Amino acid sequence: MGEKKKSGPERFICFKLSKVMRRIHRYYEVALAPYEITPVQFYVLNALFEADGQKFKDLAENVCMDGSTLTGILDRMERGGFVERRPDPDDRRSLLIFLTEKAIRLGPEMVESAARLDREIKERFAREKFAAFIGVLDSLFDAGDYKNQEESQGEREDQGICNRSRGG
Amino acid sequence: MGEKKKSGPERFICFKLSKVMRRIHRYYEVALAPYEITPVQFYVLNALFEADGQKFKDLAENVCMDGSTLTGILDRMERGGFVERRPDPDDRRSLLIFLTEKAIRLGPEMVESAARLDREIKERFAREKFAAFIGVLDSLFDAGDYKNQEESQGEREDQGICNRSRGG
DNA sequence: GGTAAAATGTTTGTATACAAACAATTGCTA
DNA sequence: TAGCAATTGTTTGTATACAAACATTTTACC
Repeated sequence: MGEKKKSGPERFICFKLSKVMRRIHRYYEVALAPYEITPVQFYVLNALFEADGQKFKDLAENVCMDGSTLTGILDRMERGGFVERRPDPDDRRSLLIFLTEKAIRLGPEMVESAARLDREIKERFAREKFAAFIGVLDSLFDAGDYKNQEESQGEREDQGICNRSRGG
Repeated sequence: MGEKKKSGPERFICFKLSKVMRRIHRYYEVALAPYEITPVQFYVLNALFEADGQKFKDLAENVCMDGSTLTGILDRMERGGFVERRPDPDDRRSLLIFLTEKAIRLGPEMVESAARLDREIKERFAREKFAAFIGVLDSLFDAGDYKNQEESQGEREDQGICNRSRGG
């Protein structure tokens, strides 16, 4: 144990990250299944709990997701009765995304379920080791984008997370 | 810094994992683009470098991937001229997957590119911190499956990784 | 030795994920 | 103010990812 594989894909960080993510994702799926919501949709819900009625564009930024991906996710969430798209009175290009009564009602339970999973994972490790893990994760999360670094220096105020832009 | 968000999705481990994975994945994409291969296909290649001519089923296990996913990936890799499917002389249900001359020729370069990225990431952190990060990742990677735990105790010899089964 | 059960890889359906092209709207500028 | 550029969200195309259903083949059991 602890021996590195010499030539298989396990030696690459991204491979391991991807597989671990998938496995934990699966846990979330099972825990959230009773609510008929997927983990990704649940993240979107959480972003809306922070600020209901956000603009589509802001929401996409807050969940670090491409707009074209979010479109499909909101379609399914709307079909599931969790959110509602409404026109933005100030800008006819823009949409405002609102939680439904159902989402507001079920939200806290879902959050508790997911938080319980996180606690279970955390408890498997020594406090400091897990803190280091989260520290590296946060640092990589906050790291600069792999492109668009020249022009995004401008007026980013507090995001620092999903610094992606489209203006190519 | 270091302050936890109270209610956004960033507080969930899986969300952070997913976003960090995506970002690193993007780095790999850029680095591997000259070879016209995707990161996932590159992982499959690496598994084949360990053992060329593997059975489809073993390959799927080695890359921790569902068979139905691997089918599509091999389709594209075959189209790209990286691998070849051949019938298994011992079992007409089974397929053997072989690297092409092209894959064998370009492989080492690709590996070097990807390994360089990993080194760059690793160098951003203190040695011990990064080791803790990898340690947690490995531990979660090796952790038991979220289901099929009752029957998979039997004769698993050295895999311990992608312990997924289908026999539900 | 014949039939049911299991194994193998593919197909189909759904859900992410992103880039590029697009239509509609707004902003900028001459 | 007319016209072009930028912004916004959707559509389309491609690539993962997995479950369920499937056809083919092998194994197991009687």
